[in-house]
Amino acid sequence: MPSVREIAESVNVSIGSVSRVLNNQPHVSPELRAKVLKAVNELRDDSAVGSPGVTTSIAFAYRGQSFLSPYDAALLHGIAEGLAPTEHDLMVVNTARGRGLGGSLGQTLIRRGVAGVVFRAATKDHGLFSELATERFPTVVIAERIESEHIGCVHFDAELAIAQALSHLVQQGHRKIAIALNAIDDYDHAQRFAAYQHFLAKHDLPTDDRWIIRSPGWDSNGGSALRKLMALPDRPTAIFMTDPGLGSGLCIEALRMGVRIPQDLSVIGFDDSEGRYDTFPRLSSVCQHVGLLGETALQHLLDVIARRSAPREIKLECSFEPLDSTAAPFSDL
Amino acid sequence: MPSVREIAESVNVSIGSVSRVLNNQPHVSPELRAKVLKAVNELRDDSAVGSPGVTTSIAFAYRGQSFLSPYDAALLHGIAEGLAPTEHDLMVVNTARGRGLGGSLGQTLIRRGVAGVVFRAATKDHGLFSELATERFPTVVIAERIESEHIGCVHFDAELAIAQALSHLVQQGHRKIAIALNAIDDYDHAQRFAAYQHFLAKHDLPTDDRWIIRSPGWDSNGGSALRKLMALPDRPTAIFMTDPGLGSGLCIEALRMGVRIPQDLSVIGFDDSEGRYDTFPRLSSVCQHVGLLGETALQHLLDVIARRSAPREIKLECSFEPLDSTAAPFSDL
DNA sequence: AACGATTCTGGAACGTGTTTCAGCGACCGT
DNA sequence: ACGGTCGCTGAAACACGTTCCAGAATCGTT
Repeated sequence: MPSVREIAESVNVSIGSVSRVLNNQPHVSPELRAKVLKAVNELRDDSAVGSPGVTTSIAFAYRGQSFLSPYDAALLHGIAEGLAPTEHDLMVVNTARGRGLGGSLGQTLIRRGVAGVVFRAATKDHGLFSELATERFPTVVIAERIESEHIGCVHFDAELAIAQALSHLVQQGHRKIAIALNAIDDYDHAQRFAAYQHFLAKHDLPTDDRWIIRSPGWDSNGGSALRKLMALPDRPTAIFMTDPGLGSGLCIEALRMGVRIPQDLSVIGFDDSEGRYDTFPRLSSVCQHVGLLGETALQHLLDVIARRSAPREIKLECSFEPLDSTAAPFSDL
Repeated sequence: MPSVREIAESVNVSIGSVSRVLNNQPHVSPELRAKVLKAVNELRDDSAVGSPGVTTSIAFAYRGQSFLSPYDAALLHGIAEGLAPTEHDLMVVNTARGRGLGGSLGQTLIRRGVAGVVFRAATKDHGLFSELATERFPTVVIAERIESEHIGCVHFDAELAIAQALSHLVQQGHRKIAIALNAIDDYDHAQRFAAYQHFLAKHDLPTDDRWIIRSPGWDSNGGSALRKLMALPDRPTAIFMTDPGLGSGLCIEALRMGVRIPQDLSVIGFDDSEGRYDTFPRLSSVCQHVGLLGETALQHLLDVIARRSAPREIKLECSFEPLDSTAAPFSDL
């Protein structure tokens, strides 16, 4: 972090003015403020941030509620694991909270000795992202695609694995395949739905709007999806659950209703962690290694901080693991 | 945090010496070091730590791997929730990592602007606890009983809820009740086993060493417990699973083996979160609200920091929630 | 046009923690 | 007993960021 005097000298202002800018105090003209902030970013480029022996922090930023889902837990775990061999601390920041005294997120973080931030994208935080981008604050966003060349992002590419999973169904004889979607409208879920639609179109499989089941809000109970599905007159023989919670909820409801999986219905689940082994039957699942996602994001952030790499987009592949919840459709026997 | 000059004046040493002590530099005699550290703690008592408007951090300390279990996720969530309305940041510290330059944990934390620490007790960290106690560093330990009067602790008292759960079984006609234990030997698990033994002794119920099933290591699979149980010649009619993972594992294995719950076996589970609703059947469970545990610990820590309260022991009650996994034993019909 | 109020800015002073350096004293071998 | 070495300590110097204050510039009003 450059000193106030360095900054003051480089733009020919007084140290007092620099201090005022950095503390978001009033009585500073916008021009001077911009000039100083620009110099801060340029000088940070020249100073040796992330040099060994210096303990700075890495921030994990999220918005609103988090940590409760296995997804977030695994994410944080991956980040903490990656951080263990380094000299960095981990600071957890909730962006929904007010950041005292105003000021941009980047400036606030710099003030607290944070060298970079891993951002868990939830709802639309793009205002914050562009702010961080203009400030050149080292940022890596998780589970979202970011266009900016100054912000890194790491996300899963599930298209291939989903195609494998659906091919698996088709090879067993399925043609009518439903999909259950969580109501969250983030990048990941949109991608999963697009991959499903793309596969169906490519293989000339029948589609039906009633086969697209959106679960309300945060209700992770896939039971309602199953009930809706079984009530259909010409019902599909397989369903793809695009969220871990939906899959386990469906399995429970199937046991209650007496629907046998996979004899009466083939199911493909989605798994963040090891949940696919804790259902009955074990769900054939599209799996993503969330811990690896966290570690990869952190590693990229450390590279960006140390200037070993420019911020870029990193895709992680998902995998399809067939287990016990898929079989040939009953009607074909 | 008192200034170097304040400390220097209070013990009649030079500011340079104080600075050296606080930075764990060499060339300081043990006597002087002790004298200065003592003064630091005394003066911290007089200064207004935790005053409004000042953003300091609260640390969450853990050892080794964490965050993966729902328990730890809920804990962290509770702490983050409690922290949201305050001006504090959350710093996550892994105590298994070396703390650069040596120095005690308390000193290291003070250096980073941490006002207090919530400690997730895992294996025996009592050396660290006593260190923090002698330094009078605001500390609250979770899920462990600490004798020190300078360290707060918050833990569950499951005895009453376990007695209710076992009474529930006895009222339904059960007398032969087994127990499955996780191999972890921490305070909580020891308490659960003690409560089980105490209840059996008090109600003149039969005991058998073969009914005490300890699962190996970190294997959360309760399936092996079920297999061991069903292989017994004169097997119990009910089992108490003292860990969430064991309970869900048992349900899965029961479905595989064709053991009907509760017709063939009554099961009482243990739940940290909402997992009891995600099994088939839903497990009648002894429940502890881990999020509340985290929030309570944080609140107590904030009180200790602000000197509204002395560090003390806080017990949280568990509750028993009967669901679908308990019924009268088959043999009695 | 003159005046006052307001906003902005630079310089100096201040408080902070760190570092340097010289002096003191103890210890040790000769 | 002496001289040397080494560890320890305090005073001063230093680097840093913040705050105060006075002067300059701007604007609106009279």
